Amino acid sequence: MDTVADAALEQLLRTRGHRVTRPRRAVWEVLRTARGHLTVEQVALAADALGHDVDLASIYRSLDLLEELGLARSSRLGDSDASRWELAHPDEHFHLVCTSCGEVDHHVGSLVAQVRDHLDAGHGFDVDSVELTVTGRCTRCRDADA
Amino acid sequence: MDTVADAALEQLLRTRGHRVTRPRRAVWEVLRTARGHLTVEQVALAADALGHDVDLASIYRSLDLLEELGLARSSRLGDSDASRWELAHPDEHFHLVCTSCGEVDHHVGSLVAQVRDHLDAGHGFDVDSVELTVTGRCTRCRDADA
DNA sequence: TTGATTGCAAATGCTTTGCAGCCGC
DNA sequence: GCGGCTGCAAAGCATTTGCAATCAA
Repeated sequence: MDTVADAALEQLLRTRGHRVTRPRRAVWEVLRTARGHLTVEQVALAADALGHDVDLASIYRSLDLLEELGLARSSRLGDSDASRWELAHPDEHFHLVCTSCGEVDHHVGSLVAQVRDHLDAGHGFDVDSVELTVTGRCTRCRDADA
Repeated sequence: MDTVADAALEQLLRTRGHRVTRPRRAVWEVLRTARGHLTVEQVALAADALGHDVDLASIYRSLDLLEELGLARSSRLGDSDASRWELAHPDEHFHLVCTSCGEVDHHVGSLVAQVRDHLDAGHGFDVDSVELTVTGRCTRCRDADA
């Protein structure tokens, strides 16, 4: 329960002309607490566990809003067809998706920045975001096999 | 109509114990003819235009099979929720998705290979595939604005 | 002939939407 | 009190699946 971050959320919402509501607080709290990549359903369960009973539709709407505000980020990882959500990290990173256990890790590196620079430099493409996803087997699963 | 490629498909199918059927030929022909990133529905329309009336379910099944054989590749590009399919290119490349016109370009470069090497080298992650997607505005759309 | 494969239609699962009532401001 | 938001239920869409008929081998 980070009251500072909560205050920041509230202020940002108001500044942009949105209201501070229970579902929005709840989703924000979940995203901050349970870090990692959550499906919408997992967000709902987590919110429930925190004592907030929020409708799925409202969670979708809140997540979209947080994304619009630049606070959250969605991606389609692995082979699942459900979107996964995480906090919008300021640092560039990419995703490592394990095909065995489904685990998703962050990997911070300069590679994403390199791509950005490369394109900015001479290719005339106005880069908005770079999504780098690597699938394969994580160390743990590989060891488990051997 | 590349008869050589057709023959290759037929042989590969038989080698793997699959049958050579009308839907599979049709989907393969579409993927080879209309290059680019096609949704399943676009594949269906293209097949229709080529004189093959194939059911959507069969197209899904054929595409899955072609992917399993390493001949096709699917990806979730842009914000759309429909998968897009393309031929499995032997060369490493990444995707440039324009948020204005929706155009998807290939961009060949060594960056994808770099990621692979980087991870193979010291991070213990057994890389299977690397998916690098860049969203932003293409040259044409940017010029149109100015 | 024989069983893999197709076409059709129904089902599934994620996500969106319409709308009446509620609540932040 | 006003108007944005929520909750609920129904609708939308991409994709999958069950099954009888079909067709490649």
